[in-house]
Amino acid sequence: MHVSVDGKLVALEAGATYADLARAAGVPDALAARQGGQIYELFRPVAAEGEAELLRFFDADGAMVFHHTSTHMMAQAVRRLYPDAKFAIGPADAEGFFYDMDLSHQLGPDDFPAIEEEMRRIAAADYAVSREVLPRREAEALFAELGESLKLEILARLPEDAEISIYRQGEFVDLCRGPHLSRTGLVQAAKVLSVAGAYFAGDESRPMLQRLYGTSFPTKEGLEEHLRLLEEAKRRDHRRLGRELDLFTFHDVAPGFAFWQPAGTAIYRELEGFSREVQARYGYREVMTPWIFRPDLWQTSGHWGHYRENMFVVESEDETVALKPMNCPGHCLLFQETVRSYRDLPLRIAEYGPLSRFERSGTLHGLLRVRGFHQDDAHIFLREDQIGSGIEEVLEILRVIYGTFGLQYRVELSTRPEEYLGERALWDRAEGELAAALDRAGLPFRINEGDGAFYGPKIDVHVIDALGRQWQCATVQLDFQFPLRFGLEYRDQEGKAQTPVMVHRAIFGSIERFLGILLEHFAGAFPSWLAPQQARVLPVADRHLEYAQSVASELRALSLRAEADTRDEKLGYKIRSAAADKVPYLLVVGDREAEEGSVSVRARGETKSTALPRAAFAGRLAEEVRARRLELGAHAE
RNA sequence: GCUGACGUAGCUCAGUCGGUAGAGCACCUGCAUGGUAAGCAGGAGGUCUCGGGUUCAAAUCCCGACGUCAGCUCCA
Repeated sequence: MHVSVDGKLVALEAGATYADLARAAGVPDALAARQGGQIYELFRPVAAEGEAELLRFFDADGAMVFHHTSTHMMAQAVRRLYPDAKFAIGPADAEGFFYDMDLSHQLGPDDFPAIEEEMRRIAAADYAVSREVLPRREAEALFAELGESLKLEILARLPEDAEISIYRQGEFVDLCRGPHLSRTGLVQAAKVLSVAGAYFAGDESRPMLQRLYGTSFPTKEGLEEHLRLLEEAKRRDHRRLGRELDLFTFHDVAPGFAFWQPAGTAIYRELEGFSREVQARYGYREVMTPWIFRPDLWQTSGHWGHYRENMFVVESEDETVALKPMNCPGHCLLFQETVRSYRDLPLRIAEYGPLSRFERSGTLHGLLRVRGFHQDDAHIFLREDQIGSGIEEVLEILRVIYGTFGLQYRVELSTRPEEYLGERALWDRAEGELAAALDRAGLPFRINEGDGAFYGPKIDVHVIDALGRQWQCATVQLDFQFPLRFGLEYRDQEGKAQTPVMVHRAIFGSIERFLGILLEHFAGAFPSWLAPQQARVLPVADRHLEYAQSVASELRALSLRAEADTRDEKLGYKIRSAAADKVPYLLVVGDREAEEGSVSVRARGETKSTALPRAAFAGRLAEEVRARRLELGAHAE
């Protein structure tokens, strides 16, 4: 038989395995093979003639197979050390793996070295991995005998006609769909990373299992490189950078609410100002509405029935009131305050006010998940014939704003959830309108079934940061429900009452969260327009203090954020300190500069400096900030 | 909320067997007046998260609360 690999035709004898294929094709580091969309172990016979693909560790699917066997090895190690361990599921992806297990011993970091050591033994033994397909009865008998009660449950949940396969390596046997490596000896470097709780099948009502996380590589060097990347992510953690750069802090007495230091507030206000500027260009008008309302409003909006567990409810003068988690109901009231004409539409109303949402204590996470935050929120009231253009306009704003940060993004369309308001037909139409607008904007999207808001479907946007991680930020929601519930209307050409359609949208999403994401994306080294301090003047000796102050105040007169470092320290110390603060431009001033009225500019990340007349530098920096340039260039010749 | 770990100076952390607390950085003072990533010396700074308990004695052991972290569940 003939199989082609990478366009190369390979002749094989009947009954040959994928290992034979790998040998014949000259791919010694193949881990598994893919053919007809399915992944096979190397020890399995070639399924068909035609094209096949040999998977190696640097293919995402190859790494997944590698990690899958690794997680079995981890389970095998745990079983040897703790014979009472029962296993649930042990999935893998390209990054690593975990295994959910139940055992009487509470695992902790102190136990990891022993588990890793045992995994090394399993690798050294180089067990062959084998696969068997069993009738359901026999599989049940096998796992019953092994006391694997969780495996029995999983078995019982498998569909009637499922093929039931088990894998063995040495004394270890596992119910598993595969695919796997052919030998345990390939896993030369493995690390147990952490342990955390996880519910069996995600069911909160069940006792919690222990989930053991790990990762593995074919070589020690690969593992070390990966551990370095984890360190890098830790170094960029916005909570750490927020503290180091004095941007914001949290306090025990206000969990989920940030204290914004002056430096953090400066960035926050820049983001807000940027949003205002762009939105004003598109005809948005900003409003301010109350942040505490009586329940009547929440009843009308439906929040009382669908969102109450996420709201802060307060007693006040014998009545119950609630803090707003969203602006939409307030904006509906505001719309209603005036008689509206079709000429007023689309009416774009923006608000940056405070929102409060009750989040369960275990879910809080720095700025990325808080209880008190602000959105760059807006509601657009439209005629039905304006839906398409309205959504497209929002997608354009999205492009403008994300483009300014150099952020890539990915789009999802979230459809009707199980708990929803209104009629199905309206939902279907709304979903269709959103999909059509995305198509027209040329944005490919994924459907996220059942993840819409209770009042309408939404477009969710995930930004991709410098480390390739994805974060949900923008949301665009089309809503036919609120206008009906609030009885909103406008007069058409004939003077007849019509119901408008509403679009809920936020581009940053939560400004707090967006700032946290930017902080990690830029690793704290913000472009100059966002930097809390845009330039710092460093006097060489104290006879230059006065000149340094005058340079700084000239910059401040141009609305630039600049300070002089007047501390009684040497220049090297101040340079180092400014580098730690990630200030974009350092302006060194000594005898020479004071005499010529110049500054010696050193840009962040560079060691060379450039002498410039102070007015020239000020003008260039002001222009760079005005244009919101991503790269530092105000010092260039 | 659930499971587990953790909570010591502003920050990062040490503190052995239970015997009343320590380092580096930061801060303040003095000397040094300096030219591109840490000058030298000194000083101040603590209700060891909080509340109970055990003990002659608790940062240390036990219980509870709160917070943080890793996840789960939920979400901007």
